Amino acid sequence: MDFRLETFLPYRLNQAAERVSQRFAAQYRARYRMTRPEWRTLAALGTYGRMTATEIGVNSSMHKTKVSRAVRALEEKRWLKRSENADDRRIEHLVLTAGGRRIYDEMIELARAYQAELAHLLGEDGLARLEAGLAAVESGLPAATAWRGPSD
Amino acid sequence: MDFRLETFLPYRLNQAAERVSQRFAAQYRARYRMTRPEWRTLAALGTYGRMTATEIGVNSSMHKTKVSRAVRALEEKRWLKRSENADDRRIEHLVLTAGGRRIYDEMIELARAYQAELAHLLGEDGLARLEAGLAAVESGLPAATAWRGPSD
DNA sequence: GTCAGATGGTTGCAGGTGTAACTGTCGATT
DNA sequence: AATCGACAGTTACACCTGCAACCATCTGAC
Repeated sequence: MDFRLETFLPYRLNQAAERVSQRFAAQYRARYRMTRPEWRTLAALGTYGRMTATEIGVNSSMHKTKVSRAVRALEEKRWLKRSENADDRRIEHLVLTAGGRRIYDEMIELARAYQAELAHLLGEDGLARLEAGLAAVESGLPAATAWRGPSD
Repeated sequence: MDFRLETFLPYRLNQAAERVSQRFAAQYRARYRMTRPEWRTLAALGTYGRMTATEIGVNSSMHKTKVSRAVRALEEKRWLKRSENADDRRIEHLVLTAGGRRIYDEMIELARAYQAELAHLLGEDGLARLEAGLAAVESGLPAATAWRGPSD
């Protein structure tokens, strides 16, 4: 029964994800007191401009409660502003404030530097293989939506 | 400033890990009411026999509080037994009970089947590339130990 | 032997998280 | 216009988690 956790794909992937994320996450946590959902929300808004909470969730694969709390946190930091939509009052448009965009720009700089460092650490072909493997996962496995139809 | 989260390695890896883990985690959660740390602890003990909590933590990359709580949970399920060590009374040796081993065997079966299914979904070369990429991460990046010396 | 520091393991606390239930709004059908 | 179901977003609750502090024990230096 030679099963070893260290060769089990879910375990290995989680480990790798943790290793690759850790130092970067430590940065936005320490420098800006941001959580991961907040960073993702900031990144989405910085990249695409005005979005609704639902759009952010789809774009960044986050559950709507995560988005909701991240939006609140960013709002309290004054990095984001809500504005209501007259046509459909269920929706809130979200935009970065000037201050938010400043943080976003700084974060992008950090992200780029980190990505470059990763590329260096992994080596050119290590990186290429990893990206090819990730592409296979992205196209071969269903998105982890935890989705359920309205009446289930 | 064409930064996109979808191309950022930490994000992609986390997404992939979630996709790959999700269905399997759903199984041990639903069938055995186990958390991930419990499954890892069970797997470690099933594979290596008698271990201490610290050894489990090292082997499965878990913080000691996670291990501690997982051990307690498995003990309450009567799947694991502690026994003290006369030479060093700080240490507890942990072993699966007969019942625990039965669950372990079932889980291994599930794990094998799942791994096979993943291999099929990813395709032969998708899998090969992914594993090569993971190997690069494992050898190129420091383990995410969150370690700190005694006085820091 | 004694004491300081290290080590194995547990626990209190302060957060982050998912689930389900909720509010308010919209759209379609009647 | 009244109603029913869908949808955007929020919240209460229970649970998991990390960190720091803790207790007990061991080890080595003296």
